[in-house]
Amino acid sequence: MPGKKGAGVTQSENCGERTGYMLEKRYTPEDIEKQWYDFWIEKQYFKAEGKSSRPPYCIVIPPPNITGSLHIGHALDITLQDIMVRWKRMGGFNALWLPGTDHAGIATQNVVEKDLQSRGLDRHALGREKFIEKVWEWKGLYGGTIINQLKSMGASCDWSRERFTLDEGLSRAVKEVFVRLYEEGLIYRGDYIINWCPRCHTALSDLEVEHEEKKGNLWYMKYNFAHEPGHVIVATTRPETYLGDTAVAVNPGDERYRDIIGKTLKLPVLNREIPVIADEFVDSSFGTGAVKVTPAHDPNDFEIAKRHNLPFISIMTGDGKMTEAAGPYAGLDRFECRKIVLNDLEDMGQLEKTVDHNLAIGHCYRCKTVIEPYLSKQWFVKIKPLAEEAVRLVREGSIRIIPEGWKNSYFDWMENIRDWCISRQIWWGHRIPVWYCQSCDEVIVSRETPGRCACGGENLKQDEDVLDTWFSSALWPFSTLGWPDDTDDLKTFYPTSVLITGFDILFFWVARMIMMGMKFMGSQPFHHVYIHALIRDAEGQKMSKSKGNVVDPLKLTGAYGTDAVRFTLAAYAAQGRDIKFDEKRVEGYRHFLNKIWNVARFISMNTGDGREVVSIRKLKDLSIADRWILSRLSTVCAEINQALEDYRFNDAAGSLYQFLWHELCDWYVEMIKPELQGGGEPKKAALSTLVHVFEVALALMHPFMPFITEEIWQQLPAGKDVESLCIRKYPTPDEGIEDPSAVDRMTIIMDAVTGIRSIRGELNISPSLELKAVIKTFDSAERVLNENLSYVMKLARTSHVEIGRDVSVPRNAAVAIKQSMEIYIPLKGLIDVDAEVQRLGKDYAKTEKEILFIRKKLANEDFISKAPKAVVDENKAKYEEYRNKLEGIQKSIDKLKQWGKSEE
RNA sequence: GGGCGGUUAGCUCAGCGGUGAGAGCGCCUGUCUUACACACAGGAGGUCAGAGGUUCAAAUCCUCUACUGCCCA
Repeated sequence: MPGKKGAGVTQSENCGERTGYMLEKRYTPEDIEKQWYDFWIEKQYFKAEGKSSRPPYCIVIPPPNITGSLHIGHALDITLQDIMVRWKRMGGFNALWLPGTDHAGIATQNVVEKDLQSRGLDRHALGREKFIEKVWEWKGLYGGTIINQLKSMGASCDWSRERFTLDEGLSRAVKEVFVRLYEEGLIYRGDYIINWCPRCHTALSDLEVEHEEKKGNLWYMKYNFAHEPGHVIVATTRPETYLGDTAVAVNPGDERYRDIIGKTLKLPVLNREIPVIADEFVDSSFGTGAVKVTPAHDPNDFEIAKRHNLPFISIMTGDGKMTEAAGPYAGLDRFECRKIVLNDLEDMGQLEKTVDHNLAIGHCYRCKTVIEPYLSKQWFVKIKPLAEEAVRLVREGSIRIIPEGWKNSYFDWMENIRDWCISRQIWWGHRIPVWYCQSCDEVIVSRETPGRCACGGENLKQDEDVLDTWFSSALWPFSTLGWPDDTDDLKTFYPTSVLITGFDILFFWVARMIMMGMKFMGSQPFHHVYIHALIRDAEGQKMSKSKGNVVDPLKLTGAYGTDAVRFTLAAYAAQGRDIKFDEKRVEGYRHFLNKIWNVARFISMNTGDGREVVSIRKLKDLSIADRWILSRLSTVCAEINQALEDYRFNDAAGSLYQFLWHELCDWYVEMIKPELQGGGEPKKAALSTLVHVFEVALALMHPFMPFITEEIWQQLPAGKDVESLCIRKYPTPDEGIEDPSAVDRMTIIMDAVTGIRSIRGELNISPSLELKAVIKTFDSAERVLNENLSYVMKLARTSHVEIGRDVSVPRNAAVAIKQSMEIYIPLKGLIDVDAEVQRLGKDYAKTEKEILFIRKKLANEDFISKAPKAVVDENKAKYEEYRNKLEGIQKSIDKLKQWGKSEE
């Protein structure tokens, strides 16, 4: 692209004689973005080196689901990662942002199944192999969607290293991990109560169940004694499960029930006899203090049953229908069954009462179906030993979580962690590398497909289940870098630098990566974890498709440009708070882009062929304006670097905005216009400084807004020693020049200008009317203002300014009092004395309030003796300052009143 | 029930012990001052949720209250 002009450039129609090009009046992002992205890719700027002398910097992307499409949360995630990576890349690091996608087992299988359904097919008719082929086909067609969307956001990923959780290398890693954990006894198989989704037809881990508080009922059911009169009342939220009851339990310390322990009850309808048992677990305060025990359908009951050797009766199938064990209810849907059971119990007089009761109901996080606690044979990871290490890393600070508040959640979860159910009864995923010998019941766990069993049997059957998708995601930081091979990438980039993600997957993913990284790499997977906020809509509601309040980032980037969206997200990304997203804010930053664009236009209009632009180091005579802006530049460079170092994206964005718009454009450019319109050395100095500062500012902004900055930068006449802003050195304070004295003097100039402007504005005097001003100065202000009179005259639109310690104060003048000066604007005939007195009165009251406040403080002996001396001195100085100011205001008011009288 | 956070200008949010409380948007006034009206200049608007406490000093730290959000059970 260098050599040819960007799309935002056209030959000027108005300046026929000029040979140069003019930027168009408005910035039009859509033409530019793709071209520059392609250019960057073509030049391979985003490609990291496996071996390098430069220090490494690495971020692995939180792999989006292949079924996904870009939502605003991704956009935020991507933007923040890209800012960090571009910043570090420009900072001289061997920067790798490793991209990829996640096979999202359940979600993807659901999508493809739906697709099949719409064509009258289902996966069982196709068979496992054919179905998986179909999914791969689907992945080929749609799996790249989100990747292309990431690219459109400007993501500077190293696409040559793109990975997929089901690709060959990662599958090898998964098998390796499974086998090693199994061999160490950290993976086991067994019959337990797990969370079962009857719709997805699979087990889920505890994390994959979302609890939702709902109004429900507590039903009190009567169980009659089998061999004597009387009954026991139990309370339950799930009456249909009584069909699977094998006991009623009471707390052994519960006086009310001491006598019935060991007696036999008879279940209604089924007439099965069950014992009353005593177990410490029973909470006497819940319901009646006697609870029904359904070992195959409740995790707590399961534990009780094991302690008491109770039978396990499954009354439900994997589809959520009642089994034969449910007697007359067999075949009914679980919810239908509840209704009928309640009806029957009611009819039989076995239902004592029904009361309101709130309860948290578990739902499948993929399809929102009500979860069923279900007894089945599953694979588990014994996670406690892994968790201990992972807790230590964070506790000792080896891994820093930012913002720190999340550490508590992390510890809380890790310290109460329960074994992880990793088997899923679906087809799309990493098939569990376990084979069962059909001849001898031998279980073979192997990295490779085994040929035969030790017994000689060749009839081996692989486990039907696949692994939880998060099992493979947990290996992401090292599996993507080539593990289990000992690759250069792994040596160079592991541990990675930072992980940037939302808190919603802190447990799902971050915690598990830390455990697995520690276990298999022997060291932590990343140094920092930056947790960003969740984006909500303008009303603070969670965005969801069903609510229809989702913000489509692609619509936003289409309407405002990618850079505007990126900058907005960065500006929103304050630590530790949710983001209530308001499109208005994007619009505001779109205006910022336009501002940048227009100052670029202004520069291009003044640079001509660029011959007058020289290195600022070669300039001898810098003006106060030049010195000031260079000093500010130096400070801003430091601020931005520090803010990024601390992950304070919003502060960095704020500093950039403030500097470029309000300092560079509003003050500096306006100040140097006379020089630019003139010529010679003054013009050369101003123009060169302007170009220099702007060039550095573009570089500072590039990680935030890569497209517009590159587009403009390419057209700058300054001496560029690289061919893209992407690889320009990131600015440091030495690209500016610290000059505190220039900043001080500028403050005086600005005071004079804003003082005059205030009078003009408040008296509604037209900006085109040139004013006369008399400025009575104190301290060094006289010299500073006299030396810089032209600035004051230009910026405040004054034709004549008189400055001095002893100037005579004019009659009929409007007044503004500043710290080192009193400004008088003679306005014969224009002054409304009363209004002016009132105007000054406001300032008087404000100043007086300040004085009172400080006086009270200075009168406090404790303050004088206990506060640091610097603070006390500062307050004393301020006190004097304000007193002088107040005195000035008072004098002005007196004078005004006098004039008012003399005119009468 | 346990834990974490939020409550600052009309709106969205910064600031989180060092002392005149900031920004953007919106609002009001004036201007097309040849980069930009997606602009420029000026201005109004806040007992920093409430109460108590610690401190020389509190929007900022502590306690309680109210409302509100999230996570876990």
